[in-house]
Amino acid sequence: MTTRDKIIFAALRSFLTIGVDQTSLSNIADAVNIKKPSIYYHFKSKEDLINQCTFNILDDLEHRIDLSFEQIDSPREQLEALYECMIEFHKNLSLMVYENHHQIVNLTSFFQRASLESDQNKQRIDGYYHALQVKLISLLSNGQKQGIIKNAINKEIVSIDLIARIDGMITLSAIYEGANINTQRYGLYESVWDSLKAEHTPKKKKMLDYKSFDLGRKW
Amino acid sequence: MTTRDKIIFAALRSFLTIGVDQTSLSNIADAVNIKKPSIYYHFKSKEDLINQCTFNILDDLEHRIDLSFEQIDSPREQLEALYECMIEFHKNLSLMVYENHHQIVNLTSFFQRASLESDQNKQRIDGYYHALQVKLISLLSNGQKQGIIKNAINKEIVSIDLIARIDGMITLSAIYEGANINTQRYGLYESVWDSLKAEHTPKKKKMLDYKSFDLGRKW
DNA sequence: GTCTATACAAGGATAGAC
DNA sequence: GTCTATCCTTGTATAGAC
Repeated sequence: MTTRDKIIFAALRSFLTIGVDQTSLSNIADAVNIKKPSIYYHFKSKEDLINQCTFNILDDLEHRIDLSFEQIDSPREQLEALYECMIEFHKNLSLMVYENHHQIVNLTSFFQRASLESDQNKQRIDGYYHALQVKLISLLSNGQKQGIIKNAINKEIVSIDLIARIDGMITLSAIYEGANINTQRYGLYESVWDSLKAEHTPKKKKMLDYKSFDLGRKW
Repeated sequence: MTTRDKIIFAALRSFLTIGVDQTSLSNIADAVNIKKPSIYYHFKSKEDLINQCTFNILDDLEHRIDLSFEQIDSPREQLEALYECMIEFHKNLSLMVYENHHQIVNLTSFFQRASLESDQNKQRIDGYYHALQVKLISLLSNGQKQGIIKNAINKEIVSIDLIARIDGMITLSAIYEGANINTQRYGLYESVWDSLKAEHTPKKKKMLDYKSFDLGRKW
């Protein structure tokens, strides 16, 4: 792991837990065991560091989403795989940045802060959501062709709604005790599919092979 | 308007636009046309000010939500009224804090930041969401009794989902160009109701009397 | 209740030695 | 590539006059 990578790792860790503005370059330097000015050898400024973190994380997330789409044909399972992928990504981030596992990171609020930092970030983040929406619209179309998703939907709005539901639930999990994406996601999937499926669709035969989870913790 | 109120107003305006951490007491003082130390006559510290803002805004929002519930019997219209109320609240905030109307404030990210500030805030925010969930569960139960909401739902998860959908869509509107709660909300209502309604429910007869909106702007 | 003056800490950033 | 030393700005907060 290069020093540069260590800095990005430490920065992200702090950005996602205590927030961008409460993260000082001194703290990052301490975490990496270097001195503050050394950061400036690798990054032009704090803004530069924030930008790199944003791009790093979005490139990774998009890549994983693409992979999860490729392996599956069925629209229903594709949608679940997408949600699983996003949740797993958040979960991995949470495990990475927190010592205990009872807290979930909130990428969305980081994205919002990053959007304010530079137009470059703003566009990158907008592009991420746009790509996601395009994927979902195509997924909905496929489902309609196969007759398993009802025709009477506004795909543009439903696709936004699908993003809002998963993003919203992850965010809620971070601030509301009653929400817990880790235990409630299967209920969410049922509920989501229920709102999309064509009437008289046969019930789903088998569950996806979800990884098992540690119990006794919130996240 | 007392000086105290002016300070809260100015603080909120800045908290919701550029963020809590990028708001300095000097800026707030300038906006209110007083000097920085005068703020300390009214508030013990910046943390105190953040707490007061949180409570102010949540008391107001909860009050409006209660009012919107009281006037209506039908679960479907009650749900729409709730969403309308939350959207209108955000819209009013947006008009208040921004000079132009193309941007939407994001309360959720403010809540997250406020949660980190003090346990007092954390509990207040959690309580807000809990009250909302309780209202929604009761709404769902009523709808089931009346035979217009299907029985095969997990009310606990669906109620969380309903909160996530509106909160998520408002948040998305703030960072993704393709999302616009102002123009897409009626589509959202349709989509939401569609996912709840018992099969063979007669179509809704009349629209609620929604206020008209200025066109040609995002928010 | 509001001010001036000021203390004190911490932030981002640069110069220049090694 | 990393360091020490340092600059400059800004932040929160307090003392004490009016």
